Amino acid sequence: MNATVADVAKKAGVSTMTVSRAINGGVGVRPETRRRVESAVAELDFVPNGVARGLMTRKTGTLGLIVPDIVNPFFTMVVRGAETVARRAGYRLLLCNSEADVSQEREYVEHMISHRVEGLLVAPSGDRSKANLSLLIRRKVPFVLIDRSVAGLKCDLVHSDGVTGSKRLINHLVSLGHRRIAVIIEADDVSTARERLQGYREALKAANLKFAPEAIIRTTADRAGGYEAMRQILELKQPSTAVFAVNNMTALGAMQALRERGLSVPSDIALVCFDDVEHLAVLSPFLTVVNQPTELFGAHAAQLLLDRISRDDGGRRRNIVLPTDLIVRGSCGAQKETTSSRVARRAAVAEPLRIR
Amino acid sequence: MNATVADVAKKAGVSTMTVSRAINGGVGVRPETRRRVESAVAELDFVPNGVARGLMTRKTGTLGLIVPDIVNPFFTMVVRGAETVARRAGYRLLLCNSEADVSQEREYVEHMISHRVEGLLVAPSGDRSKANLSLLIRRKVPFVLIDRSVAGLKCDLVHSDGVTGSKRLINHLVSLGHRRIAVIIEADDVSTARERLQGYREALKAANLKFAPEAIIRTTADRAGGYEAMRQILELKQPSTAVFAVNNMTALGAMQALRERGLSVPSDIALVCFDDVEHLAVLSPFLTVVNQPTELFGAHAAQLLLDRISRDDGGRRRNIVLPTDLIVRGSCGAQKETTSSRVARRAAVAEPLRIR
DNA sequence: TTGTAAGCGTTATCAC
DNA sequence: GTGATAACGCTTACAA
Repeated sequence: MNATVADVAKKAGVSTMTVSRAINGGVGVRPETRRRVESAVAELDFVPNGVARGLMTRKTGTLGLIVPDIVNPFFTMVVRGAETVARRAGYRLLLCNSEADVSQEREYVEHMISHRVEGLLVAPSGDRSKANLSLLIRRKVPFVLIDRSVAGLKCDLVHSDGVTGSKRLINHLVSLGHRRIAVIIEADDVSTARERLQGYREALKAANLKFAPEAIIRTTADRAGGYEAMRQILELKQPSTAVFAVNNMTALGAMQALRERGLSVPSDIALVCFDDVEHLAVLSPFLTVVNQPTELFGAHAAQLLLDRISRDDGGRRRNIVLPTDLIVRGSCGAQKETTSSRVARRAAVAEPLRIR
Repeated sequence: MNATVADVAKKAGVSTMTVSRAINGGVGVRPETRRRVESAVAELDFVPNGVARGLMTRKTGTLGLIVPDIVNPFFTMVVRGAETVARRAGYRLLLCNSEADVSQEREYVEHMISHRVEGLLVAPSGDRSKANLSLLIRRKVPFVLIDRSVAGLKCDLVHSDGVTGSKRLINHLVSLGHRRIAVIIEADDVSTARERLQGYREALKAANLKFAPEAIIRTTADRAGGYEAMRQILELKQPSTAVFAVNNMTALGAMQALRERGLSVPSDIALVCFDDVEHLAVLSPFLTVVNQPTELFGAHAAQLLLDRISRDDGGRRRNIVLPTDLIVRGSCGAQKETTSSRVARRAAVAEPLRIR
């Protein structure tokens, strides 16, 4: 049904090798021969079989990308950044949603090894992903970690400085007079959680504030987690005046819990988090956040991976730290809603549209 | 470096065929032989080469997915729905962002044909995608369209009824007293745009309202497009009291333009659109929208495709129409912001959290 | 510049 | 139940 090089060769009256040469740049093929091959290709509607080609060349033109949750806008942007860079380099992306589940991640890794992706971009579920990544090392499949490092594993990594970002957020809250700040955070298994918690601790210490273990709520880093965590925070004996949510999704869940109780932000409680959600910021610039250049996480990681694939010597391990950025908005009461400041905020908010 | 069936065969003292049988379910292999093979596999850390396998079996375990913009939450959810269904069936997804560009879409289609994906899910850029899809038909690659049909092309399709959805939105505006309703819509090349515009026209007619051609603003269906369109609407000689945006992204852009002018919704102008943005609705349930079960678009489409792949007879063409749902919120002034109604809205908004 | 032969790593086929 | 052989569709290596 699908034509093969042999069919093309027969029709053009040449050997399969000549066909192969002609369709791969055509160096060392007489122009006339080449034209003959080309018209045979057109006549037969021939498309080279990439699978067969991949078997010989060991080049599949495919990169793997594993993220814990593609619906989290942070990772959605990572995907876009990676896809763009990959496409420009002639690569395609095999997308996998691990749902932060190590065994699901494992399945994907095995499939990718088996199908000979040329390299892998991984936002790992956590430190327990180490076994999965070791598999890649053993099989010599190059990979780059995104957003999260994995304890005891040295490899290329694109991330940001969670300790500093965290401190910025806490210092901001402290400067506004907050003294009891609760944290919604995921398990210590995740490097970003560790860093952000560390930043929180250090910032408290620097401000001479007491560290209250019961104000640290451990949960999953999704909306449901944030929702549950906020409900627990509201039950705390010593009520908090502010909450630091580990990421955008938990912050949304927290907001939802607050609204159900008829509480509002920031008058009843302040709220800050990591990661801005662009769509959300456009409609209602409200949450004070530490923003990360999300798309660059994917773009840089893809570039690192492509580098490693092309200069396939081991190369030095590379570590890219992307900058974070404190964006102060209304969610911690930094701006009182007087008429004058409301006008000021409206003006501040009206940033010029960035056209891509 | 990587062990092959031959290596395993040698180590186990059997033929490659026996190895092949043993690792593929092991029917017709004596249990003892099988165990011997298995231990050889383990010792050599053997992983079958999926590329070679794919060459023989013509099964690559991969589906293609092309969307115009993965960052648009509508398509993000489509991706998740498709990924989930595909994974459960043992398939992986090759993700492509066409950026609504037919030639980019073309490249992807060719790559997928070449790499022998077993089928393709496509949210086409528009009617001009027809040539790309014809390519798939000629090569007998099964595919399913998502969200948009393509003029003159009969094939499996998962979509919703844009005419009806549109009418719901317009009727709602009309019922609130709006008489001049502008539309922000993309080119007629896109089937959803045609349907939504038709619904708009029919609804106006049914309400005995005059149809004003200058109130139809054509643009791209992204945030930048919505932004530009809203600026044009604000310049209209006969000002509109309401705006119908073709989708979530254009609505956000429109909001942005309004805010820059210091205008607010709904007191200065009403705004409605297609597609709810879940994250956004949680934080500020504000926009009145027609919602579509986004994740199901992907899930059903993937299922349709899998069906077509397994019963690889042609099968009847299938057309799934998913329901739309009018969600009335504050963006068209249905609810006046009196204290009592604000309380009512807050209560209405506090839906129970849907835990996935 | 072009062709021949072998091989990539697996499975289909058919024989034993 | 097991194995020899050919085949999948292409490219590498070498020869002409």
